[in-house]
Amino acid sequence: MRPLNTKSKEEILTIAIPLFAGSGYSGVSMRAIALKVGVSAAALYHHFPDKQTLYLAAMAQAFVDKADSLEEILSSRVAPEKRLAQFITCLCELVHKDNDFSMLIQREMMDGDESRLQLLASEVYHSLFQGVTELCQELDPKHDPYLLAISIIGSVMYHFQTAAIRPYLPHSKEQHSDPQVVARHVTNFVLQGLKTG
Amino acid sequence: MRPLNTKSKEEILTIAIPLFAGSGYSGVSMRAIALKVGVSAAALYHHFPDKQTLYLAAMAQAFVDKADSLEEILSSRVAPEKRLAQFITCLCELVHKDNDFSMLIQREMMDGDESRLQLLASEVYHSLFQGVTELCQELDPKHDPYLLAISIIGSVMYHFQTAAIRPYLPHSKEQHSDPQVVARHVTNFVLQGLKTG
DNA sequence: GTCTATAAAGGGATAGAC
DNA sequence: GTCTATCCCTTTATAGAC
Repeated sequence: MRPLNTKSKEEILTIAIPLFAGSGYSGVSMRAIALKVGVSAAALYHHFPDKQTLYLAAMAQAFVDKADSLEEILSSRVAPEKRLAQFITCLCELVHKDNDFSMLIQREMMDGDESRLQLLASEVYHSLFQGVTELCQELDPKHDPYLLAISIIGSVMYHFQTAAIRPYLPHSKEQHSDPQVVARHVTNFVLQGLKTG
Repeated sequence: MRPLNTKSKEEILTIAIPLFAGSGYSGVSMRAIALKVGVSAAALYHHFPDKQTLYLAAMAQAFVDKADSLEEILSSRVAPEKRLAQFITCLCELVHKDNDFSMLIQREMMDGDESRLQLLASEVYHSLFQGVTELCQELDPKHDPYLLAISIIGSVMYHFQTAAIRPYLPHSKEQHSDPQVVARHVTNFVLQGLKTG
C-alpha cells in the first residue's frame, strides 16, 4: 500500500496529458504540472529526470492501447462494408470522446522528432493502417490502398479537428458535433462519394 | 526611401511566420525572432507593443489573400465536376507549397481563442466554405453540404498533415508526397468513393 | 529606428532537510 | 517521496543613449 499523499508516475502522467494536449510541450511548465498534481515541482524530479522524459512518458501512456478497439474491428471477419462502417463509427466515437488524444496526435505530427514520430507510428498508426489498407484492398482493389486509407481517416478526423471553428462557418448545425451523425455521413461518403459517376 | 538597416513591420512578420509555424507561439521567443531578423529584441518592441500583438499581426499577414485562388476557382462557371477537380488540385498545391500556412491553420484551430478563430474563419475558411458547400449542393443536393464540405477538405488536408509520419507507415511510397498524385486520387475518391455501391 | 543595459518574472533543475 | 530554498538561465518588456 502506497501512502496517501504520494503520487505514482501514472497519476502524474494522467494529469500531465491533458495539459500537454491543451498547450503543447513548451506551453506547459513543470510548475504548472506540479500545481495540478498537488505536489511541489521538485517532487516531479524524483519521478522523472527531466521535463522531456516526463513528456515522452506522458505520450507513451496517452497512446498505449488507444487503437485496440479499432484494430479489433479491423481484424474481425464481418463483411468488408460493415467492417468499414464499424471502423468509422468507432473512430468517430474515439476522437469525440478523447479530445486530448486527437490533440496530442496532431501536435506530435507537427512537433515530433524522428523518435517521437516512431512512437506515434508504432503505438497508434501502424497496425491501424495495416488494417485499413487491407480493408481498402478488399473493397477497392484497383486503387492505391495507402492513398485510400489516408483519405478515409482524414475525412473522419477533419470533422473533429475543425470543431472549434465550426461556430464561425456557414451551414453548421449543432448535430454536426454528434459523432453518430458524422459517422453515418462519412460512411456513406466513403462508400459512395458524391455519387455523380 | 527607408534606410537600409531598418526593418519594416512586414519584413519582421515575414520572418516570424515560419518560426511560429514551426514551433508555435510559446516555442518562439522574441529573441529568436530578433536574431533571425537581424536586430536586437528591443527593436521589435518599437514596431509591436508586445509579443501577442506581433503574433496576431503575423497571423493576419499569413492568412490574408491565401484563399484567393481557391475562391476564384469556386466562383467560376465551369461544370461542377471540373470545378471540383480544379479546386482539389489547387488546394493540394497550396498546402504542399506553403507548409507554414497549413501548420499555422492547424495550430490556430488548436490554440486559438475566439478572436483568433474568427480571424481564421473570416480570412481563410468562410468564403472557401461558402464556395465548397455551394458546389456540393450542385453535385449532391440530397446530402448535408456542411458535412460533405468538411469531408472533402479533410480528405485533402490529411494527406499533408500526415506527411511527417509517412516514412513510418506501411504501403507508403515517394509519389504520395506529389500534390498532383494526391489531387488525382482525392478527386476520384470524392466523386466515386470506394465505388462498391 | 536601433542599440546596450537592465529590471522583473518565469522556467528547468538541484541540494539538503524531513 | 515530498518539502523549502535556491541556483542559474531564459524570457518579456522597458529605459535611455545614439
